[in-house]
Amino acid sequence: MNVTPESRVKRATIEDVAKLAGVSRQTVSRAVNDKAEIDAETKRRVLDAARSLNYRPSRFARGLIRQDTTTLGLIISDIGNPFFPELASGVLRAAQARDWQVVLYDTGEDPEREVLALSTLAAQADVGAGFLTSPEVFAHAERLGVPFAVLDPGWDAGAAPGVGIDIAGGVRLAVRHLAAAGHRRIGMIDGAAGPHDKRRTSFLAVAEELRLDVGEDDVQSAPRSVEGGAEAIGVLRARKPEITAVFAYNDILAVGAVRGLKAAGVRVPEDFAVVGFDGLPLGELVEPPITSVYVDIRRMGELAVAAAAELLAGRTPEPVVVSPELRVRGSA
Amino acid sequence: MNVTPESRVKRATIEDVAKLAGVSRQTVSRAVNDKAEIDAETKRRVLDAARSLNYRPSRFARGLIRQDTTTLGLIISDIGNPFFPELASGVLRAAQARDWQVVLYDTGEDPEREVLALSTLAAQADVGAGFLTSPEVFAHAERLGVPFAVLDPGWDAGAAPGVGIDIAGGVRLAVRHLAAAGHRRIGMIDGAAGPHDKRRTSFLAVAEELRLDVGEDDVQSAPRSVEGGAEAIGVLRARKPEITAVFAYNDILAVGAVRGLKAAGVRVPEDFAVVGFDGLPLGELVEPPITSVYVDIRRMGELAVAAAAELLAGRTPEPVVVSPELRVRGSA
DNA sequence: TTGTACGCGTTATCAT
DNA sequence: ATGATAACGCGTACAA
Repeated sequence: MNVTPESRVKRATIEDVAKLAGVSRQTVSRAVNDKAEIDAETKRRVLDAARSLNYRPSRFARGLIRQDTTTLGLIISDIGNPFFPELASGVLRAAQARDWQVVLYDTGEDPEREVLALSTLAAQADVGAGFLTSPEVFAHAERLGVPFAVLDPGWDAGAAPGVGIDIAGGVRLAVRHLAAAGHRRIGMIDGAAGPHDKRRTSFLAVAEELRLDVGEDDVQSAPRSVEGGAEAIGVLRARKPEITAVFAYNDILAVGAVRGLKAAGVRVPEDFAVVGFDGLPLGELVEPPITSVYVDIRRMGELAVAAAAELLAGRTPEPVVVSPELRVRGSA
Repeated sequence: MNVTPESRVKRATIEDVAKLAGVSRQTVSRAVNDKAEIDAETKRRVLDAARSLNYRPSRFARGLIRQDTTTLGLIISDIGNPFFPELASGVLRAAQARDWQVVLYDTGEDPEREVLALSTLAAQADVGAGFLTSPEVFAHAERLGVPFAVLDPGWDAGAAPGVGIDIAGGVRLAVRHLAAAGHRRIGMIDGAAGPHDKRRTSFLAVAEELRLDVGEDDVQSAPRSVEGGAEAIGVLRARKPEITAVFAYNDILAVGAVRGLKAAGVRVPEDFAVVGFDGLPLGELVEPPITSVYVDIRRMGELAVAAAAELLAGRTPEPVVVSPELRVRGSA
């Protein structure tokens, strides 16, 4: 007499409805799909039967026949980070325009979960898009045979199809802006998973290029949260009190930095300048608003869907690179 | 080398692989599914064939056989509103725990798009959950026969299964807090779609109960955005300069109100108090931080999935109501 | 207008 | 270890 808690109620099939209505499956099909060649009275009877049995056509059986539903699997790192809803927004819009379904996977930036998500995605979706933490994970996607559009490779994506960001260019804008304001000792709050992140390497490269007084240990890693940013700025200043500006991996960290500075009684931007990356709307709400390297994230989402569509058609998508621009607001 | 012909639109089937590897379909199935009873050499050959044909099993055919994949359709109003990522986070977590897929529909709070989303959802998912703007839209879900867990009915959900919020209780907390601080002339910024929203009606009811100097026209509707809030507070104060506090439909609007007030040179909370609803993390970042009626949104998401699971099992989920609590921060 | 028969791509069962 | 055959639930020529 034991029934498993998770036991799914077995759904009625088209056959059941046919039997109850005293017609053939074909007639049921006609009724539920609103086909023309059917008697009004019969249709009503069939629909009643369907309703009383709580009948819904199986999406699997139906999908088998008409290959017209496309599903995109979207992999993001953390939906709690405002960056990703913004991206999802673009993806959703583009997907809706194409009448695609979007299934969402949140990996928490954990490589293992990414691989897992990729595997389920391969089984449940026609094509994938999103953020992966490393080339190795992307290799897994290739191994599975899922067409996948890589987004924002902080690592070097090489020939991987997808949408890139001109991170080096963006970082250059940020550091140049700080240097132009007279800052020579600049720190960085790094939020990258690995040490080979482009934001980090670009930062160091540009600093060297501009002959700034910046070294490896002026880069402080932090978890990507407001608290992480606040803490990191403290560490940075304790280690090197002479720094007068900081470049943050993203706007969340920048907000945290500003918050940490204010808590320490440091005025922004008068005493200390902060530049973020991403240009999230969020950055405008805080005081002072965050000067940031703006990236059109929604557009990235749309481009990702376009790339996925190409992949699906068996073509190789044109490489696309989104160019950031500097949005000077209050913090630097 | 290994060039995939562009002409091939259709995906390779198990049959194709079988033919190429010179085995039966069954053997291919064994190989790709990692079954035991297969020769290592054969397996390798089959896998090679599969790879070269870019073979991936059809999720439809597979789903037809093993009824073990559950898909939840999540309907949200606007992923650009930080409330919804928060909710999605809870849903995603609970779904992942059950090994469910989550497909996302953003309706932009447009009833027509809600109905549309519901229809697609009915065809693509096993069960739905989310926000619907009206009882009529929910009725459509019932008509379609999709089990659906209704979230946060700002309208009276009656017997509809899902997760409720004790909105009246939350509003009471907010207004009481303002009244206790001596405010008697309180406005409201309404972000509801319709006029019968619980936040609005509760606000008026509590105000009357506390014999405050509040009338129907102290409620100003606004689009749910920061700008909307800023504008609304202006309208409200222009119409009735004596008001000293405002209750906002949600935190976004509250942030907007604060911003509008500051722009007008009004100090918060010294000259004017603002209370929001939702208790988003965002509210802590602005200056002053938003005092708000906190709702455990992620938990709501998890409860929604639980309710959906009940529905799927053919049971009627226990009615659940989430109780908000007041989080006093800086703005009131 | 209605019913019959077959195919969609996969896996399970049973036989070899 | 491998293969033949039968489902799974639905749509659609084709026949009645």
